[in-house]
Amino acid sequence: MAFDIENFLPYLLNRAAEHASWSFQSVYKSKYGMLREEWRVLFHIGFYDKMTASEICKIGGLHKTKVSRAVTALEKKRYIERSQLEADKRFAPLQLTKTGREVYRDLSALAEREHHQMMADFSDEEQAVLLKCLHHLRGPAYLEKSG
Amino acid sequence: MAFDIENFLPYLLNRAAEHASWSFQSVYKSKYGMLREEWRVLFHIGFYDKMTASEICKIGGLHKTKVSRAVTALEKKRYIERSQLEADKRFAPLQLTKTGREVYRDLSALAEREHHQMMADFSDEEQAVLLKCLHHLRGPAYLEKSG
DNA sequence: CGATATTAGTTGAAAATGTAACTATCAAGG
DNA sequence: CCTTGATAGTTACATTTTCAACTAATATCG
Repeated sequence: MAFDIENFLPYLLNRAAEHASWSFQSVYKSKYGMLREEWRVLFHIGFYDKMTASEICKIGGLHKTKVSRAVTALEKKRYIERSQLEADKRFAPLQLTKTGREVYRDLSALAEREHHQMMADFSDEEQAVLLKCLHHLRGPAYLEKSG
Repeated sequence: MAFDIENFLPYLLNRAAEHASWSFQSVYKSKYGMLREEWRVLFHIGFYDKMTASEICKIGGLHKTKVSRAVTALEKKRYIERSQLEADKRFAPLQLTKTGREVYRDLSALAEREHHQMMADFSDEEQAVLLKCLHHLRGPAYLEKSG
């Protein structure tokens, strides 16, 4: 079988990801002035609660410089605040501020709606297969090359 | 149902896409010194044959500045050459050079192997569902917001 | 202890990207 | 033909990203 671009998995995944992110991006960008990595960091903290930058790196598969800069930006917007771990001063646990929690609530509700809308076109079984495959393709969740 | 990051489709797609692209990226980067968009442009021309920049934009869902720069870079590497359409001098049809065809052959063979390797973990039915869903999620193939 | 190695996180410079404005060519209507 | 408007593609400039080097704190091992 010859090479077929339109069914080449990495390409297809990229196209699908770009398309799927599109409408949601415009919301957190225009409504809250966040970049993609800022939103990623925000929702990790919102979802997993208090966590450090390096935990976000590991769980989110993000490079530490991206996280560092996103954290600075989110702090400036007063969406998160960082504390200092007394036991080990290298660690700076992060958590949402009141404003941050509101932003998270708003955006995660929107995200959920988006998600269901996108999934609505598929049968229950298709949805299950899709999620299973994507989870598998995503690779090990906690062991990433970027940290 | 509450919002669950790890099953949020755009995020999952992004993670899967990043992970899936990873090993292949390192090949075209280190072996041929190409960026992602350059590889995208190259394989579009290799797959669809002679085409103009704006056709690549439409089919590949790429912004015209990306394509423009990728074309310049690929031309400098002597992987493609551009001609001039006499009937309408705005159009510059692009095609692979001999070297370009070799690069395309090499990389598309690799890509195909990658693809099959990734798919091998899924049953035939899962594969079919996955591809169907991804095609659907990718949106209309020839009507993009970037051009 | 004290030297060396790790780990958390930051920063600066270089490369890549996005946005918008630009040139050049062609199309359409008066 | 001449103005107005599209389309193909490029370029300038601002914003992001990447890469590698850096600081600071802790861990390890003689």
